[in-house]
Amino acid sequence: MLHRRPFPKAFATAPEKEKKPMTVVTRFAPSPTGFLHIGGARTALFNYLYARHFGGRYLIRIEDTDRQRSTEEAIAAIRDGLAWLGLEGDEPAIFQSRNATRHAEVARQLLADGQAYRCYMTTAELDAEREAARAEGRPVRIRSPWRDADPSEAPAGIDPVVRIKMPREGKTTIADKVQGDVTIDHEQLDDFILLRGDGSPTYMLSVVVDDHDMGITHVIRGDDHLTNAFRQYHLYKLCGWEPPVFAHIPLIHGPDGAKLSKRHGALGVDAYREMGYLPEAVKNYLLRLGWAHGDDEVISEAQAIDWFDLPQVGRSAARFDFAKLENLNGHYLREAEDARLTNLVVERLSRERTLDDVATTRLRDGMGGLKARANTVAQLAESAIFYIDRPVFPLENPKAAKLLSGGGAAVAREAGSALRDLDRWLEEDIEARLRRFAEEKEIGFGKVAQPLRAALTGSNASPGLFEVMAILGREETLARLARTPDHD
RNA sequence: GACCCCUUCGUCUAGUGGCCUAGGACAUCACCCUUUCACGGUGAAGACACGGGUUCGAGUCCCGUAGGGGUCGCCA
Repeated sequence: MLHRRPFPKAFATAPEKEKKPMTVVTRFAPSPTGFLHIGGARTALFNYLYARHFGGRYLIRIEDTDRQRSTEEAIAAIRDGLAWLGLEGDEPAIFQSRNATRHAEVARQLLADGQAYRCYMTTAELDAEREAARAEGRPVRIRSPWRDADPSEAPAGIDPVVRIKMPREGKTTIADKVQGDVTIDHEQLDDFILLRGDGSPTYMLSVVVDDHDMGITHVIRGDDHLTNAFRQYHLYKLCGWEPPVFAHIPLIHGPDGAKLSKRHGALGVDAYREMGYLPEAVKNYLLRLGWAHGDDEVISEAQAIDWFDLPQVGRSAARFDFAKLENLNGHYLREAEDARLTNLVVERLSRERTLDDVATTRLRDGMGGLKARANTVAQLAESAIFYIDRPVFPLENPKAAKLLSGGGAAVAREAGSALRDLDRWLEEDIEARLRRFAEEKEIGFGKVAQPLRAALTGSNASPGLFEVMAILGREETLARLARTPDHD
């Protein structure tokens, strides 16, 4: 049996004995009608963090009661997304559709108890009712005549839906952990449908029954569900159950301030992965969207678990900002292990070419210099290509091409010759020889370095020259320099 | 339209009546570092939506206005 307590934090430090401490149980409940989008990922994150913070459990429930729109591909996409982010549930995911029988049972019990009724209204009647309400400026709520009608008057030939009897007088206040106290007049509540004409349970019924059966103590979800909370609250009450603590977090908006929806550029987490973002960066970014811990920006998962709580969650929607995500990603990229990054880069570059051992070794050796200059794995892979493929002349990069014009290519070739008799192919020796070369030619070192960079990497920007040469090796370096053609 | 929610620099936010001449981060600009590009460092510019109250004192509390968002399905 689970007991609710008003201040979860109180038992986090409370002695474990006497009274069973309430164990926090949260859930992330996506509907498999599409990919796991970024807003869903944040909801999952918050549920995960909250459960971890209080040493509770975090569960996943797939809301697949809409058999029409739910697909296997979507389920797989959501699983993949959660796995990538490290936000899988503590127990195997529960499929809501499998509990349909149980949901219907609850509805029938409500019917038996007189808390629900069969409604025979036709769609035409429903439409007329709604239209009239809207025209009169009163709340658009269905007032079914069947609520108080004698069941014996039921027309034949119509499969009735089962509606709940919501209170009509008074008001209800929900103490939302994020939104604060929210009060709504019962006039605004309608007798929503529990069971469809075909006897199948609706979402509103299923969530409540499942949340209850799963022992969910805290429902943390997008604030688009705020008004649903009131309907669900009363359903709990009518069932004789204790409602959970609700926390409705603001939605994420796109850069233009509009709701981030599937048709307005909302991307699945797989898209972020493909763009080259690291899961830890995405999580850190999402965490800071609507939540803060003083001036902290870079927050490890351990710190997040330690610090996260609902009262600090802001109440206004935040816009998604790729620039900040990218900056944060750059930070995590620089912190990431070279071996991990090498695997990520190899995976990407392998799509277009075959990499041999020499190539992967160069990538791993050069990763330190490479990752200091990239913000995404995509940029990292792009910038690493020169370690594998020789530049194609004439260079397409105009800035690099310019470095090889006006005698630049000749300088590169000469420098290559000067390097030929080096005893040891080490960074320091290469540097010493090259600096001497510049002195002998009586030109600034930059005049030597830049053409060399262009000849070797095909670009005007790259990791340190000596590092590049050392990793490329004597043979490859000299070969690249010797074949550098003049540009103009 | 009805109801509910929201409103601090361009963006994410700190701020819970005096510590705020409003702080940090990203982005922008300048300079420094430097073989390039990044990183890093220094600095600049940049916000309490508006109007009334309450108070000795308001970004912080109350009311209104404006703007934004959400919900109003036999979808979830």
